[in-house]
Amino acid sequence: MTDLANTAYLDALNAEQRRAVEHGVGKDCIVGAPLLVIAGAGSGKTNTLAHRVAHLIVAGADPRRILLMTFSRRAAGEMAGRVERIARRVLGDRASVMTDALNWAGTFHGIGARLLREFAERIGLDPAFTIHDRADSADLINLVRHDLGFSRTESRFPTKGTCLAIYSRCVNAEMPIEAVLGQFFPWCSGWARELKQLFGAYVEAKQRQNVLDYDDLLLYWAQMVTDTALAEEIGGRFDHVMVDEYQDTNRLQSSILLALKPAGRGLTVVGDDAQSIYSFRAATVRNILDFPAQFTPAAEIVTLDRNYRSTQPILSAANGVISLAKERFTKNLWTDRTSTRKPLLVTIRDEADQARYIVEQVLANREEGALLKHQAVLFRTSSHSGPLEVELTRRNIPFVKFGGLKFLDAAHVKDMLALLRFAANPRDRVAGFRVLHLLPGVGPASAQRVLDRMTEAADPIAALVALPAPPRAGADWRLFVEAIENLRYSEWPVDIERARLWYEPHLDRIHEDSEVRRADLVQLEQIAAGYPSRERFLTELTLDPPDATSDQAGVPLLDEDYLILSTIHSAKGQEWKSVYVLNVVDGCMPSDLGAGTSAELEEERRLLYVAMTRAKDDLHLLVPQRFFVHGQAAKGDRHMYASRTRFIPERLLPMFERTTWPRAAAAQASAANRAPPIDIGARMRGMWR
DNA sequence: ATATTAATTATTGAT
DNA sequence: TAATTAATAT
Repeated sequence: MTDLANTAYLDALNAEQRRAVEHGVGKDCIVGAPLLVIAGAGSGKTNTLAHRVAHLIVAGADPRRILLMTFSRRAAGEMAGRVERIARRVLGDRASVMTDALNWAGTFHGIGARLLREFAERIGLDPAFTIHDRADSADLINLVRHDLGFSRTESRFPTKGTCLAIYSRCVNAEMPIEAVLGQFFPWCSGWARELKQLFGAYVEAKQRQNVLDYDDLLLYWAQMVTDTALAEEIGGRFDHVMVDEYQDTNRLQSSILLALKPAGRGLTVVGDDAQSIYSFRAATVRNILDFPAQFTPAAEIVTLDRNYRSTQPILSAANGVISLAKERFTKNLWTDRTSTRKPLLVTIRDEADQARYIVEQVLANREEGALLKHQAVLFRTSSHSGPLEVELTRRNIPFVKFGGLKFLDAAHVKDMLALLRFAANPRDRVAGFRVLHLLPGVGPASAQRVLDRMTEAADPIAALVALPAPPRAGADWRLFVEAIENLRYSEWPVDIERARLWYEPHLDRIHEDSEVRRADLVQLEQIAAGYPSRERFLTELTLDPPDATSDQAGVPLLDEDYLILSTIHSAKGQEWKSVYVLNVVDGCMPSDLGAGTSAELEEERRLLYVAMTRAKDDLHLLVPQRFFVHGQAAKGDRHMYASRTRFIPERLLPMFERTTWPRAAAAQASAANRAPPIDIGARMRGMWR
């Protein structure tokens, strides 16, 4: 049912966008040669990709046979929504049926989890596997490290977090351990042999316990498709495979892609080499640069360099910053959105004034009709927004923060999830350990014994029921066993309520502030109600934790207005009318920690570029002259005198308008206002001491 | 098994 | 410095 007669919906696209959308779509055939779309910031990338998907569907592609991989689940959801809106214009009511069938949209990890569950039995995996998040994986590595006796070595063995980071880098970058150590962890080079042994034992432990970590979701998938038959079967399911944000994928991911579509037919990748900011996750910009030459004939390249987002002065400044990068980039963005307002480079005394400046500007903007939601404050690291959060709370300005500490990291939330996970997969030792520890009178020794018995048994839960209570666990033991038994058979989402009822007494006992924490559990229950099954809930929550926190206890209502606070990393793909970037000083941007190697430095530069290109109309770069740094190696916390970031050297200054705040006169006045009144009483008391 | 103390490090970004 | 981890005492 090819229906290419009416393609009016493509008229709004520019020539290059249209080329990307129509590539390979013809009368007789809609599966084309491989395509690389280099899409600059604000060039309508998401829109173009959505149009391509919609166009394929209109042209007769089966949406169930389209695999769409995005960077986050949120991005996948947005994409699906857009595809439907576009398709609706052509297909009318049929559109929702078609786009509902677009159900292979998600992150690499999410799709991997789904495929692995489906193919589990054929690759010797138990389909009931549970997924460990970063912290769980680190805990398991720690257990293994202990078993191997590495916790008591002469000089200290790398910590669990470092071990996991090394392991993860080896897997994702497909690099041997020696190379990883030499390049990224030189201070651990002496431990190569032990680390190898540790990783071997870690892998065995995961397999025994039937758990997968994040990396396994990709690794097992990659291994699965090294089998030609399986690769053909899985690759053959999809006529079209599309990957968004390709500059932030790693070697392992590109291996998977290549195995699925060795000839590249039906393959589309989209990205921007200038926005590659995830190398700490082993992403490599080489993936996108090397993509075309992997195929014969080479992949077609479409470059989108027209920016629809920012005004010309903002774009010029951003182009200026990125033009100083070591590597030559493939394009320069242009726009016809003129404006006389250059981006502001604001010199400010300290972080407290920085917060006040933002409040003043944000409120002034709002007076002029710009919603808080259309303004965003961006920063390099999550902790930089601390003083601002205080000021916003004091002034009663609602905000939502993206990035940084997660809801799921809270101990009590993890406890609940551990219980559910343990019920789902009784061989999961990390979950079991955590849950058993909650019982009074049960420490590491008893927990270990219980888990050992369960591991030996064919039916771990039956073994648990039959087990005698540990010596000092009183009545709590029976309640615990009953809870686990009940969870085994109960229907979702009753599970989570039962789990909470069991957990609450322990919560009260363990935590002073159990009232506050209880509210989180209620929220968890609400989130859970949105998932169709316990397995889906656990899997998807681990893969895609809620990524915002706010000053309010719960998630803010969507119709309310609130200011956006976000790390630059979490701001990827977004745009706002006004953007404020905090701490544009050396030491923050680039971060002291990221200024080591030249490659790291280049990534920091791209980070600033990403931040600047989020702005549509107004851009403020804030340069506090003095800022607070946390415990430097030498002598603890201290104020540092900072200077403007090295990414905006003298020669770029003409592209900015420079101001100071507060203005001199105002500064004196406000200083006088802020000074505490003279405390005569204290003087009088002091006279007698 | 748990509470307390001493010692040692890492410190960013997030599926 | 704050936070984690190991060692020791109760």
